[in-house]
Amino acid sequence: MTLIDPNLNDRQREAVQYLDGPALVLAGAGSGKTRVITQKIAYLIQHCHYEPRRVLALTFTNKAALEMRERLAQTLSALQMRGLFVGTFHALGLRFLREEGAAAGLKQRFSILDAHDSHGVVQELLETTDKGRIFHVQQQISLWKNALLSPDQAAARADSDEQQEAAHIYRSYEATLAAYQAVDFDDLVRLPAQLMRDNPEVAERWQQRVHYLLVDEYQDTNTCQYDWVRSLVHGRAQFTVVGDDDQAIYAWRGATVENLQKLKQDFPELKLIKLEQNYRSVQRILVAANQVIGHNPVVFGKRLWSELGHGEEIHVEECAHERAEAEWVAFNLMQERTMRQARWRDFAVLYRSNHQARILEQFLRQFRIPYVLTGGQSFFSKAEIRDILSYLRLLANHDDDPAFIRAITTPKRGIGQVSLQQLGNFAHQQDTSLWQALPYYLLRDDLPPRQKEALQGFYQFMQRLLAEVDQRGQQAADFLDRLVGAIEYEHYLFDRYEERAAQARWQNILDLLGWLKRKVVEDDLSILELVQHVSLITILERSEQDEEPDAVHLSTLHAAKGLEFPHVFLIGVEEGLLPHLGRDDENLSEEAAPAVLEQRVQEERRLMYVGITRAQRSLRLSWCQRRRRGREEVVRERSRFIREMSGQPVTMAVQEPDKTADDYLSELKSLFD
DNA sequence: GCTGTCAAAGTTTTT
DNA sequence: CTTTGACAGC
Repeated sequence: MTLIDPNLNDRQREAVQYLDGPALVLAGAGSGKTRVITQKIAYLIQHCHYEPRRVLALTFTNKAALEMRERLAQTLSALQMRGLFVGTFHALGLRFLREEGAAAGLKQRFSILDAHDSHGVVQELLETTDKGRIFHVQQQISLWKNALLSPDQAAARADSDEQQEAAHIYRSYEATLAAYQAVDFDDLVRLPAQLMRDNPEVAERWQQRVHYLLVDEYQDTNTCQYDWVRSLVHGRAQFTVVGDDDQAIYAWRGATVENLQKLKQDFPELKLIKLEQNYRSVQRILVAANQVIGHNPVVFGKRLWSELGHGEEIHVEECAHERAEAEWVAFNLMQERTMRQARWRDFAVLYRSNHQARILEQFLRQFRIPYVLTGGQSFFSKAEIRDILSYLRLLANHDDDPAFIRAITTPKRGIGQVSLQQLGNFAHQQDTSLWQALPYYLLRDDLPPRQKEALQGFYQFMQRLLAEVDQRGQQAADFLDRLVGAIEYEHYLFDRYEERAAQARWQNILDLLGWLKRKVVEDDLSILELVQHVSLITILERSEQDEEPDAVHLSTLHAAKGLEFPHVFLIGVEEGLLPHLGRDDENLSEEAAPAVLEQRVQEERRLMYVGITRAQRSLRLSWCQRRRRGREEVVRERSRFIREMSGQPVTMAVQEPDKTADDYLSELKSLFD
């Protein structure tokens, strides 16, 4: 039996070994949080002989779950990990609903609608194409769900006409999803929480099952997630949550830091353990981080310190515009890598929003710097992936109308808006789904021959697929190839897009097929058994056993949480971008405005804090005097966060104007002469 | 009635 | 750059 890692410090060891009751570990950035969780899991299983299947560890991202599993695999044997759950709230929710879904009126093979699909549903219900409005209502519904509010409760609280309308849409939205036999992402957590709350039998079953619960990034839980956690640990109260209030960056998703205080109220015996020693960054970076976060109101009061020495000064570069900024990053990456004799992977470029990656990519390519993008558009929201998945979803769940519509119209097979509209009306009259209605619709004798033929063709095609879809293992893999071949998807892509774009999309399809096929063969599953999982898993898992390539990391600040890099570039540190301020046209209501604004700035400040604390040894910030925003170019100011962190030496540099990529390159060449 | 072409517009962050 | 909307052609 392995002993506790002797490298743990006293606080960490205490956090690992404390089992007398519930524990809250306040873990500052870089204080060995993941280590504590994984060590504690190992401790529970190896030392305290917990059955692995009785231990659950919840994370927010697949990436975090994956990393945790990898680390555990270094300590635990395959047998010791068997049955252990390490995954996201949503993945556990899916597992839960597959077992208990009937109690919520869900059949076994319900569909999971992604953000795209729910957008479509809301659009239909709102009968508008106003994207802003759709987006807003969608977000409102999501917030209500995450706060565990029913449509009725939402309507009761709605304090404006717009909110009233949103609450109304919420009700129809729920009815629509029920008709589709579908849940959205929020439901994956909300329904389990509600089922456990309303159904003592179900609650009992899961409480018996969970003997120890661990929650990572606890500060990012929303009301619904907390409610579920509380139900799961009810009675036993054996759990450890790990979090850092200074890194709470998901308020916009309904997360509430108050869950930290609530925990203390609900579990008065809660043990609080603070981890303040940082093992990641040099002192100067920590000072900067502490300075910035010091401008937020103190909740728990942590002070990070490290023994890693002072480190070099933090550099702030003032750039003319975003092209210049990207050039500066690219040039510096080349220079720094050479001078420090570092690898590409030692560098990360972090930014507030995804679109900033575009221009960076251009310049990195130009300088021939290898890079990997994390975050950004998820693999599973790419059009081509959704196309193929829509067939699988429809095969698994015939009531999944969004999947039906996508499948029948992609690739084009002579069925367009009008045919669909007519079929839709018919299905609506019959109060059934499109797929179920289709054979009866085909019996009508007033159909235009072409339409009838096209619909019939699709129906028969799907029927043939249906006959084979139960196959597992290698046969399931072959089935996938046949499906993609039969709809001539490759041809469709190359027909529709330019060579390069089509190539990239086809590659995505090949990746998807590769992943699916490996999964069905390895675990001897049928496609049907896999579909639900697919939309929850990021393609990260694909590279599970692939070597991490030596490449610069490009990431949004949100996606960078939990990661660390020797050298970090944090770009676009400007007022309006970081902190990002909501658009002016937003209906900031009267007296609430200043308070709301302050809340937002505080969250942005935490985001800045997260960014700074990713850096181990060096940190470089940049901001632009001007930046393109849609059509026009706007003048920008240096972020207040730069001012806030500069109680210490900071190098401020102003970029030479009108320097071009060529200038940089020749400058670079001269370095080697 | 369906599909392809052209022009315009554009979410901050993610499961 | 990519996706969506309007319009004309088949």
